[in-house]
Amino acid sequence: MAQKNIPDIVIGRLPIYLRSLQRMEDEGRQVTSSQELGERLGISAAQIRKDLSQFGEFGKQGTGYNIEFLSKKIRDILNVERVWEVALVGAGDIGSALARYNGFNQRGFLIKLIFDNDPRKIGSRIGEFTILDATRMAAEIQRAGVQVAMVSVPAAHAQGVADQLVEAGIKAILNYAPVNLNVPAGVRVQHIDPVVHLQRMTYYLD
Amino acid sequence: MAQKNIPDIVIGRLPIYLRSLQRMEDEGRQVTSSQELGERLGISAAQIRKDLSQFGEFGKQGTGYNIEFLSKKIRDILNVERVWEVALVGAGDIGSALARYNGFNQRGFLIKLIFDNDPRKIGSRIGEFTILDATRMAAEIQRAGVQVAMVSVPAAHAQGVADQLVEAGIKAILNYAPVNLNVPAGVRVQHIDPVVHLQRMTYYLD
DNA sequence: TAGATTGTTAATCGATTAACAATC
DNA sequence: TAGATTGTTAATCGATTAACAATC
Repeated sequence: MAQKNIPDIVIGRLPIYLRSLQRMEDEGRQVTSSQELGERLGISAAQIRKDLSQFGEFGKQGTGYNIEFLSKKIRDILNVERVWEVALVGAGDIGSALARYNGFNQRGFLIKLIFDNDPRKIGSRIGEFTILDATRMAAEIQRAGVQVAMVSVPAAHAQGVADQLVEAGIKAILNYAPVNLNVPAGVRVQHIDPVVHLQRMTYYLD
Repeated sequence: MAQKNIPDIVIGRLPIYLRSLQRMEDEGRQVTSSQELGERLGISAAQIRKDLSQFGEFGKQGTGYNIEFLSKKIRDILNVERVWEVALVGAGDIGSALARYNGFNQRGFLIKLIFDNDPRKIGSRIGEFTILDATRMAAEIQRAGVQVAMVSVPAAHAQGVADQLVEAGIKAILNYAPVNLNVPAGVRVQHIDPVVHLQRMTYYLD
């Protein structure tokens, strides 16, 4: 559903809107407004309406947005009205926590393959999955047709792993290694480095 | 060192620059340029120079930037030339992984207190730390004078925990719960939700 | 109807980039 | 010196906000 040229910064806000809408649904709410959503999220009402208007007209003057309807629309836009299978590379502390995290299944991401290069880990299990030998990574990913990967290997190995993933056809990488990954155009990367987030806040502290 | 009014978006890039510089140091490099740094990070050289110029003149025409010197300057700016003690709330899978993650100590963040509200966990240990009773959270945080916290509790409890943390004097919260936190002005919040990052990428996939 | 809220336009605001003199 | 790269200015580009007609 990637129509016109929507700014990436708008795409980046949609999952935030979605998460908040789903929470409202859980609370049993039926209707919300750009103002209420904005207050919850610390975003201006005008911005929310502008963002949504890029994709269509989802609200009703005078009443606002039907939560279930808008939620569904945003899931359509984001392409998450389906299950995405995910490959996880690196079964250390972070990788293991990711493998056990229920939030992925609940929200449409299914970890399908887990790799590590440590002989002591290969063959052992995390939950229902057997840790596979990283040397078989490209082959297994291609065979399964997985497009999304998470990387939780040491920084020194991350770029090499990313190169292999790209080679194997991965199109989206969520990188937990504290290093910038360079990938070709057409492959998306998102970085999660808690220290970067912390350092961004300490600037304001004394 | 929070001088003029530096845009927060600039502050947000500094930890990225710093991480890359520290990697170059590890590689034994002495000097870099805005161009090289930009290529590594996918940021324009002009932007990097502009960002840095907000804080002073750190380079030399014709040669570029001394890596060790610039690295030190950025750490000064970000206020990370010191160790920040951190309180961790929630000792589930994510919290436990965070508690064991070495990257924090290595980069100046020391987890000092760990809390949970599960009687089966209270008193048990993660590494060198004993999990404390969450009912003592405010008191212990105040006593220790900790200003930074990480929250890895279920979504339903996160806002309540945040309120208590603010009450206890916490000024910066790194939130792993998949919910937006509302805090008063003067308290900083950063959110890490892997699903949000994944959903931001699936928009571009088919 | 009166009140509320949308979708959209135009104005404002802020961030990025291009270009270049200064100079190492 | 010639070549390279900074710091900075001005121009461009893009994002946010304010305002309001439309209408539920």
